[in-house]
Amino acid sequence: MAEPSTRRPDPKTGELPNRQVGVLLPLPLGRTYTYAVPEDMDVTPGDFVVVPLGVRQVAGVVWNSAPDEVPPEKLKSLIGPLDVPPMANVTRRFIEWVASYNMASTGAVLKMAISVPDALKPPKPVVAYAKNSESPETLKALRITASRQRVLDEVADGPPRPAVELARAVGVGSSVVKGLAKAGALVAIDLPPPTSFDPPDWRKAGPELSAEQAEVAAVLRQQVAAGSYAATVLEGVPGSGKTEVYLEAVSEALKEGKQALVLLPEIALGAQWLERFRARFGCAPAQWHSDLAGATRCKTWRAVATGEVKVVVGARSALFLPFPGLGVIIIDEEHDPSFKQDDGVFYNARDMAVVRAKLGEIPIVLVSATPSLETVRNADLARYERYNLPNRHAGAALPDVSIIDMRVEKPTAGHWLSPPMIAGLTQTFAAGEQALLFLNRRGYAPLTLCRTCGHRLQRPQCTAWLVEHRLLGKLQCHHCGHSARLPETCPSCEATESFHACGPGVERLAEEVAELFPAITCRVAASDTIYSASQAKKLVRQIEEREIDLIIGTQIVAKGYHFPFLTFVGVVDADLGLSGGDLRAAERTFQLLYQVAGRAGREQRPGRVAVQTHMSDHAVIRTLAEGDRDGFLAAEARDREQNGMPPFGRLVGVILSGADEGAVDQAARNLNRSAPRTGDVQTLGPAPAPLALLRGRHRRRFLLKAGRDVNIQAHIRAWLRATQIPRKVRLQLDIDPYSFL
DNA sequence: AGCACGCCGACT
DNA sequence: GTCGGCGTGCTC
Repeated sequence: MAEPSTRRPDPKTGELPNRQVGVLLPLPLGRTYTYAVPEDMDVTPGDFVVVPLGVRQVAGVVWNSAPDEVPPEKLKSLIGPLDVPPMANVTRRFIEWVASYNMASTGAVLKMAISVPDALKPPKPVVAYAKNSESPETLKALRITASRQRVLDEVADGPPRPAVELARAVGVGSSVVKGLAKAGALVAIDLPPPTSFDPPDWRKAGPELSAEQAEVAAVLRQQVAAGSYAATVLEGVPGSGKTEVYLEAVSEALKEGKQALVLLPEIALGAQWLERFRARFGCAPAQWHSDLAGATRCKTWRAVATGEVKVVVGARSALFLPFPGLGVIIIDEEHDPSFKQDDGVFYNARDMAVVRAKLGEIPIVLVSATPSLETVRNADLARYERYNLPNRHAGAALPDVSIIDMRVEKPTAGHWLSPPMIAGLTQTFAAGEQALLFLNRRGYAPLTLCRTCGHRLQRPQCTAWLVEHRLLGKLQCHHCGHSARLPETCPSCEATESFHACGPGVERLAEEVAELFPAITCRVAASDTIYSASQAKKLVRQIEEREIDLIIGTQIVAKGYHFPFLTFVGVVDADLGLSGGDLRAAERTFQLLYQVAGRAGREQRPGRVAVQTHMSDHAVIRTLAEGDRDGFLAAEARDREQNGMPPFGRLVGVILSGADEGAVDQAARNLNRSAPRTGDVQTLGPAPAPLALLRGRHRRRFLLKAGRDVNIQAHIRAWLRATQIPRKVRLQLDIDPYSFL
């Protein structure tokens, strides 16, 4: 709709003024560009348009109708509108908020929101073929083969159908159909693109809920129906039925004709989750994640924009989909660090989702068995409501946790499983039950070195060690994704047969298990062996059907699975991650161990968990053994508060990187010199980043530390204004960082 | 992010 | 003499 005030004819000349609008482009520009609107065009903020930019044409979004002044010689006109539903006002305000909070350009955030440029083009119609009844004479000249006859018989009765479908129906190749069309015996008809998303059926009866579940479900339903902002923490031990409860909120949104968004940490591994959704609503939800194929991605984006898709389940990037009528957001596994994006635009999807809910005036539910300290703090401050489902469904009990002190129970040389751990496995297999060994280390060994000269397998572009993956026969850098064959000889001294693997990875553990239990079937589950949804599905099925006795897995097995015959979980190295300099190491380890322990004994059989550690008196290990989660959180909170760390204080990571080490150092020195000494923000650094060299780029870090009430963004803006950083040095800002590498 | 423009090394 | 490397700056 045009805004009448700007289109009123000039009273003297009677001419329409040349109306201008601000257009935001999906480029890291930071502000809108001003374009003239042609006389015969009508645009409103939110409309998708094509504009000229230099020599190219770019799709953008009309952002405002009172744009910045631009020198008349630079002003160009809009080319035209795009056939896409306009971007909702809430979405636009959300994009601006995310950009400003995370100190990214608005255009870069818009780019995340229109992540599928092809989706902006009108959808391709489906080409279907029907019998050409108008020209029987061409049929006479046509050579009728048996295949062709079958196709002609098939189209004689029935609606027009796509070539592939038609060909498959009669068992011929699609080229036969295309050939007939070319010869004029069939005509091509454009069908409107099919709606390929089933509507979830909210009328379908849900599962029977316990009194506790029903109580929380009613609260959530009421919140969705009320259609106002509310943030709720839904807490409960693994197996307490949190999913069933929040699906009631989704059901209510559907009933109200609104959309629902469920964010999960690892969508590719949500096979069981999708099954539960299907059981509840009769069809699969639309999915959104980074490795979605082109056409599906396109279709999904459009169907979300038109409102055809009602429920999206996805990874963090799904938060930026152009929902026209979002009614509720669920963040499942709210504590999971993968909600934090650590490249491109840095943001925390969990935190941004709360903002999205606030702007959209809708409820949000934060779900976890082990809520993050941030979320617990917000609940304590009464910003979030908090509900707890204390009991395991169907009476299953939380497993017994026994601590194995590795200083006492030593494995034999070159082995990693202690006698009590081996005994636990033996017992489990003897009872015909399944076991899980958890080790959060991919590959064969974390470090490989040359026995002759001591050279560590590394490459010049990265500081990190190369990890040997024997199953793939490769060496990998886990930080940059580099992968190469294992060399025959030592790259440094050229000795042969001299490599020595240090420490265990999941693959090496599998070797040890094969020695100990030659008769059992074992599978390694890590992100490089279970890399797709179908792989995960297959693994889940094999476990459910008891084709596998033992799973050796990294953190990918810790999440949300439910295996009825799994009764024993062995944590091979609970100390991993406790020793690093990461501020959330203890919290993360506790969450991971608690989650993985929750895999044991989810049905009638009681579960047992054995934890190998060298630090049996560490708070994390003690509270895990006692199942004292609240005690752990309280101790951790005290510690963070004393040190002014999140969630009590706030951190910002500043990363400088570039190929030219001297230039990076120089920029770091300049930046350090101009750092404001205000007292309420501490500037720590610059220091070489732990990954001082990544993909050939040298890296230096600052860490800013401030109180919760400091406007850190304003502080940083002032700081950066005072310093010139050369172009070849990149500066990245990581607000509320999770990674310190 | 692209893309053009511009200024220095190895080639037909 | 030119082809092309990528450093620098601009795009309404």
